Amino acid sequence: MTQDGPTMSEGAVHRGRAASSGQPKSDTRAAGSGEASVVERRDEILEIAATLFAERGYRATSIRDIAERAGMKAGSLYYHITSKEALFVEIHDKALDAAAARVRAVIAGCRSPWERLEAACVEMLEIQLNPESLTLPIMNNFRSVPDEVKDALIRKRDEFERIFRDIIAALPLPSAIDRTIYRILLLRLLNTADEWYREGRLTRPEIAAQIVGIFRHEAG
Amino acid sequence: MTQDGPTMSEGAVHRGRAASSGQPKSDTRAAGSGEASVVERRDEILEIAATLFAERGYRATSIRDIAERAGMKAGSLYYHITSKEALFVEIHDKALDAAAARVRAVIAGCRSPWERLEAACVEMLEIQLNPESLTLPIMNNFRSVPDEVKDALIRKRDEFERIFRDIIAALPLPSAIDRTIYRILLLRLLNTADEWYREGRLTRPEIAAQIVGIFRHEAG
DNA sequence: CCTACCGATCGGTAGG
DNA sequence: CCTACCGATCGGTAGG
Repeated sequence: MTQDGPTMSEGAVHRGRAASSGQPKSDTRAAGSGEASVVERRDEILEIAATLFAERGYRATSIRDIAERAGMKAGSLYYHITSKEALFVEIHDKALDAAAARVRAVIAGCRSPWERLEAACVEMLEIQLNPESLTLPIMNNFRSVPDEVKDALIRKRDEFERIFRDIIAALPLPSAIDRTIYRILLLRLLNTADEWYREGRLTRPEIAAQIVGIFRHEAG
Repeated sequence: MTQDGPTMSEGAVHRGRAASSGQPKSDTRAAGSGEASVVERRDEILEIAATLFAERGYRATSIRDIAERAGMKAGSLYYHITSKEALFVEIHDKALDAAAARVRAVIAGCRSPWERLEAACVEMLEIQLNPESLTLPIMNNFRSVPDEVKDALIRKRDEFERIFRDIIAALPLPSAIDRTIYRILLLRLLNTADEWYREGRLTRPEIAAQIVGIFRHEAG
């Protein structure tokens, strides 16, 4: 009953042009003309797919689901993508890049290590819980992802998590606390926020503050 | 590469007879005879299915996978079960009952609230990470479970989590900490331990101690 | 417990 | 971008 029915909310997110991996053919439509370019169409598809993957997971999202929301037939989708797996990897990688940029941006304005941690937590919750920003809610769910793809995803995720490794390295934690599992536990909570978060009682910043409150320990 | 290949470890777990929901027909085989009874066969199937569900999730586990490991054809499985959904619900409920019993047992021997919390954490990690005890590693993954079933699972899980509500209610926490999200965060970590735990560096009790170390805050 | 089969759905392709 | 189709796989049933 919760997260199944089609959601008609597709915000304008990670439309960061500069396509890297190259599915779409040549495209040099004059900007300003009424027609949508091929790469714009492709970006729309990426967003739609991202939404569905986030809602239902990799396996439970069919190529036909994606095609339908994009207003085309399943076969036509293959003009824009090479495979379901490649589509997922591309979405995942772009989402992590966008998330990394956002987190780096907010911690840049902080002075103390604990401030940085809290700002990073707030931003992560925002990313994970805001349906407008399909930046990722994926990040996990690797169980339903085919093994061939999994390694690439994990490598990318480890790269992202380096941001948190650095934040945590600067914290004046008691020596009894192991920073590695500290990081693993914190990231697990942030990355799966969409699974445990209940709307209503507390705001995102309040929850971030609770998390930091729990994880905050000063060295004796 | 990680959790796909068939695992040949099927321990003797939650063989708690006293079958409740009733698939298997009448069965009154003399104990001690060499023949396996119908209910024993059914328990084997439950274990096999539990292992597969835990490894791959609900959707990624096919009825044919389960049948194959049980040494029979897919159709034959339906002599023992009514549906894949019902099978999952039954496994889930039995697993939670077994887990609840184990956690209640270990905390019964503790005197202080923090001792109780740590004992409960150790036991939960043991339950989640020990492949011999397919007591559950499910508990989550509800995303891939059909909506019709989800409600029943959630109700059962909430019942289980009451144990932790009680433990946490007794902790002398600072008033700034919200016990509800404290419980949600802690349970999220324990329940998904199989997803973030890396074998090798730290033992389960050491990790439980780290978790309690992080979550331990005494009221001023 | 098996064989044989059902309708549905999957990711993907050919050929326009 | 579409039609039409592929082989594979799914949960489940009939009829023994």
